[in-house]
This record gives sequence, C-alpha cells and structure tokens, in this order.
Amino acid sequence: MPELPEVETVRRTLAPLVGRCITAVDVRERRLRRPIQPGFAAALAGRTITAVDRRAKYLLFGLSGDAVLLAHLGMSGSLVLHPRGAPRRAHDHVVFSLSGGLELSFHDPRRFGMLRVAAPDDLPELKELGPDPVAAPPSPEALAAMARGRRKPVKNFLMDQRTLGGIGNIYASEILFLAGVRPGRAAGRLRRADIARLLEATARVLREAIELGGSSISDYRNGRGEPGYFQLRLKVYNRAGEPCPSCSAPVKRTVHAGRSSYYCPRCQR
DNA sequence: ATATGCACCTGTGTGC
DNA sequence: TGCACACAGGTGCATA
Repeated sequence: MPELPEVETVRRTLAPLVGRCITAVDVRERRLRRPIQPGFAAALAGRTITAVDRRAKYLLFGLSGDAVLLAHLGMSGSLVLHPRGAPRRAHDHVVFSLSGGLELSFHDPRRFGMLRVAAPDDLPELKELGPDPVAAPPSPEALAAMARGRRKPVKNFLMDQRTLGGIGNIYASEILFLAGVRPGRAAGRLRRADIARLLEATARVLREAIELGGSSISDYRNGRGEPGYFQLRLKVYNRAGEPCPSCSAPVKRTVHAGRSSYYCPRCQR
C-alpha cells in the first residue's frame, strides 16, 4: 500500500505527536514478518516523542533518551491515531498509549510491516537507501551513473530502494508514463534526455501525490484515518484496456520481476 | 555483481 | 452459495 507519498502523508499527520509521552505499549501480535523484538514495549514506555521523520518508506520516531522507533508499513500497514479506549479492530497488532488521552494503533492485515526500537546509530535498514527523490533528488549525471551498465528494466531500477528511496509499484508506472519511457527499457540504455525526463516526472508525480494525501486504492489511511485522493489522478496504474488519457490507445499490462506494470504502447518508447 | 523467483501473510474479486 | 485461483501499495533471501 504505502509508497513515499503515503508514508510522507502519514508522517505529516503524525507530526503533532512531538512532545507526547508513550505511557504504555500493548503488543497484541508479535508475529510480523520480522517478529517484534523481545522487550519492545519496555524499551518504549516512558519515552517522549521528539521528532517524526521519514527516510524512503520508513518512518522514524525520535525518542527521548537517545532512541528511535523505526516503522515500515509494508503492503497493508497503517498507523492511526484515535481516542483512548476506542474499540480494537482485527489486525491492530500494537497499540501505543500516549499522554493526553490518545492511542496510536499499528494495523497491518498482511503483517509485512515492521516495528523496531533502536539506538540512532544502529539503523542498518537505512544504510543502502538511495537519495530521497523529493527532498534531495540526484542530478541527471548522478542518476545516469547509477544506471550505467544496468540491464534490468528501468521500472525495477526506479523501484530499487538503492536507486531512489521511496518509489513503489504504483508510482513507478505513473512516473514512466509521464516521462514517456517504456517500463521494460534496460536502465543502462536510457539516453540522457530520458534520464532528465524521468527525474522531472518523478518530482512532479510524487509532489502532486503528496499534495493529494497519497493514493487510497483499497484501504490506505493517513494518521487521522482519512483516505488520500491521488488514485483519482492515476493515468495508467491498474487501467489495462482503458484508453490512454493522452492518445486513447489501450493501456497495456505486463509483468516485470513479478510486479504488474502499466503503460501506453504509443506514448511510451 | 546482477537479476529474478519465491516466500512471507490476509483479503478481495472473478469465474466456474 | 461455495470453491479455486489470481492478485494486491514491499522486502529479503535463495538461486541462476
């Protein structure tokens, strides 16, 4: 579910938590894809949230006493605020009690998400992440250097978190459509002009998606439980057979590395 | 080193 | 209605 625009929207809706104290943590299900560590709740109780940051698709909650709560929403995860005592839903795996009568629920039906407490200098998950395409986009030269010699499809190159941190399956198709580049093109065979258009398209698509609060395809919600609206602006994702909004040719679906790709066979070369 | 396949899960939609 | 199957926003490990 969540790619950069969704995670950034969650970050913004949870930013007001800065200054609140985590008074208790109820771990109702530890069996996430990576099991919740022993001592997770005890390591958090009593700490105050000092920052809410994002790196690629990771959320980082800065905590008093030199600790970080690292969170990833996987495919189906959400973090939603609600008043204390609100009914638990199925798949509410962790409930954080906060000062001021609030609770924050980590809800994740597929359990691909991740929660971990760590010291700020112990975050190996973030080591290999590429530059943030919104906050610190690379120059065309730098992206071209990363693509040099690579034979993997440009769509998978964009989705590789070591290239740019935060692009997933939906936005990869949308970016390639806007840039006029076919998803199956080998990354290393892109021309300089293709690279430049890709970077422009990436910035435009992600910025607009953030403005609209991300895409709610089925059940994505921000930290206040509200949906996003960028799904209404998706041009090709999940639109196989529908007319291309630019030239009316039918949108095609293919598979790259096991993930669906959507593109216009006329507009994208 | 690089690219792909599959596993990890539950829920939903489709076709029979 | 029930059932089987495909597919879904991600990542990490095994395998060529």
